[in-house]
Amino acid sequence: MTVSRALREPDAVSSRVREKVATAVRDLGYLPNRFAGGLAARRSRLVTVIVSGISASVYADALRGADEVLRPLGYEVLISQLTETPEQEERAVAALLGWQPEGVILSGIERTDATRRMLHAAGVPVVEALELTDTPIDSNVGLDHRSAGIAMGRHLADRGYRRIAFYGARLDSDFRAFRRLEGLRAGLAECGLVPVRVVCSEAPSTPETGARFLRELLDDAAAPDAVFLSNDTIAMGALFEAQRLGVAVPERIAIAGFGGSDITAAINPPLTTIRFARREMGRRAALTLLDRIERRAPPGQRVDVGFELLARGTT
Amino acid sequence: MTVSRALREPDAVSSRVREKVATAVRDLGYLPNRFAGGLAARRSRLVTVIVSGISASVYADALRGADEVLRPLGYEVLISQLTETPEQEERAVAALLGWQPEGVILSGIERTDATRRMLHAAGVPVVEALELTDTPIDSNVGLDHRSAGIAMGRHLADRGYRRIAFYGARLDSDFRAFRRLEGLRAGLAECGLVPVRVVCSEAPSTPETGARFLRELLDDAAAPDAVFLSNDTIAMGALFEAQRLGVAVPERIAIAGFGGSDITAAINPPLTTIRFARREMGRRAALTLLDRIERRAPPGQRVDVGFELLARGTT
DNA sequence: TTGTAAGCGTTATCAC
DNA sequence: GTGATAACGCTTACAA
Repeated sequence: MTVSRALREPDAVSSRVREKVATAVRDLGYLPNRFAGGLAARRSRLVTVIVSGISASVYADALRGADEVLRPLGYEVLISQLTETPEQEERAVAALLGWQPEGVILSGIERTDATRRMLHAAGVPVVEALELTDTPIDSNVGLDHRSAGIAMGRHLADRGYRRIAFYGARLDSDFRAFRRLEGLRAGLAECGLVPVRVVCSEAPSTPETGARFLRELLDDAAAPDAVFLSNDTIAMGALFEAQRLGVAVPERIAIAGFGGSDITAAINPPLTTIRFARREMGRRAALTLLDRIERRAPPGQRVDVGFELLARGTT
Repeated sequence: MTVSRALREPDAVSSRVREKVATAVRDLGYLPNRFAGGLAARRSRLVTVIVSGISASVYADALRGADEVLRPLGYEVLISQLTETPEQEERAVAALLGWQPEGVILSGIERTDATRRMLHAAGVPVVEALELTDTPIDSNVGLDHRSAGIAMGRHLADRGYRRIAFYGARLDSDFRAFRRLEGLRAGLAECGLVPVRVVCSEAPSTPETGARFLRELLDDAAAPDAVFLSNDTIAMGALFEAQRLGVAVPERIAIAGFGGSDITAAINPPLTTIRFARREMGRRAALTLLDRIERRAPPGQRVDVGFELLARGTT
């Protein structure tokens, strides 16, 4: 018991004991068993993150932000990736809940009722990140993808484009893209416009898919003069393909993406896109979760991290 | 006890009991406490991964590969990122070892003696991934970065470049880049060449850094005709800057990167780079670790995942 | 096939 | 400031 105290609250023991313990710990290479500690203390110091259907760079940045906040406070971040669908996520939640996490961060807002029930039953604070919703399980940090779509609709209309198309990849798992599409429709509607073509594909989010989209677009009977793609990867794929085909961007066809990765600013012309603070979103998600874990805040927290439309050379 | 059995080895109990348990589990929303289970069974079903100084896409892909292998076998993957230096890694290892992992995957081979000692003392199987070494702690999965550098040196020399430069970003934490530089020197030496300029910067790995490198290069008294950059991000930054400045690539200056991300194939001209199987590397690391955990293999396993030089338009 | 007993390595609690 | 004791929720080992 004295050792346990010396390790966790050194000030509560005499300096003699403190040093004796420190020496023994060093000599023995002692490392506390977190399973025993967690069991006895009834707290895990564990936060689980379940990442579904988002690109590597988004989740890596967001995770980094979350980790920065949580680790210094003694929390460990347990990650489950690879959940492309709400059903896969459900299994991941069931597995991770066994680790008695003190808090859970989930990506997106799309999940099964069973997942919701499990989370409620476990009584764990939950933060749903990446996208705002009116009906969060608990708390919510992200941006309003519909607003982002509206902003893009207005931008394209403002720049004088009239025959606007939407092309999306991986729309079987990127539910947020649908909301941006919805927003695009709303933004265009303000100017009396309607998308001339909407393509929702399940193709992978690769530059090749973007290239294919561009070729389809050029052949399209609707003859679009601008296209909003569901993310930067396919948007860049489309842009580079246009350049290969000698199609002038934005004169012949304007191209816009979503994500705001660094590389979009570096290419020629730089890509018009929508950026949001990924790392900051991770940080805010972690901070909000901590507020909930430590009962400093009631359920229902909502943090809008906003977004920024970067109007650049491709539109 | 019967419940425990019904859950872990359903075949060992009667179907009557099995169903009664299943019903109760459902009704109560029971989830086994992994802390209690781990403590009693003296096994954690946990594998920890410590990621140091690599880009988001590399580690995301590799992690995905590892997760694919481990999760179906009931292992959980606990990740610690954010260790840029061996000292940070040392702290991460100390913290994670408390979770009694059954295996540990580390990125790279650069670490402190204290880290090595802790790992040895813990008696955990260890896989060092990403880079091959002759002195692994336990087992090793990756590629030989020196060979990759040699391949690039030969390639550039073969294509007739004679005034070859190396520019590296983040070389305070990307130790593998040094080995590629070493390889480049060796590869060039075969043809009686020596790099005309070697720049090892601690600047961040961003396209802007690449752009700055290119401008420096053009002003360089050594007048390089080709440059091997330490990764694709800065290589693309350099390429795009060259295009903005109207500098012909590869005629005036050839550009090569390292990494082999998808986007390098999509740009114009496509970037010469070196690709390795990231996801496969993660899978192999996990499989090797499993072999060690389950004592199917002795320490000292070594898996070379190889690499591929993609000779493309920028050289 | 089911159940009993002991103990995993720590921490909460309370007495000294 | 220190230490004894009783959990924590499971699994191993063994008995019935």
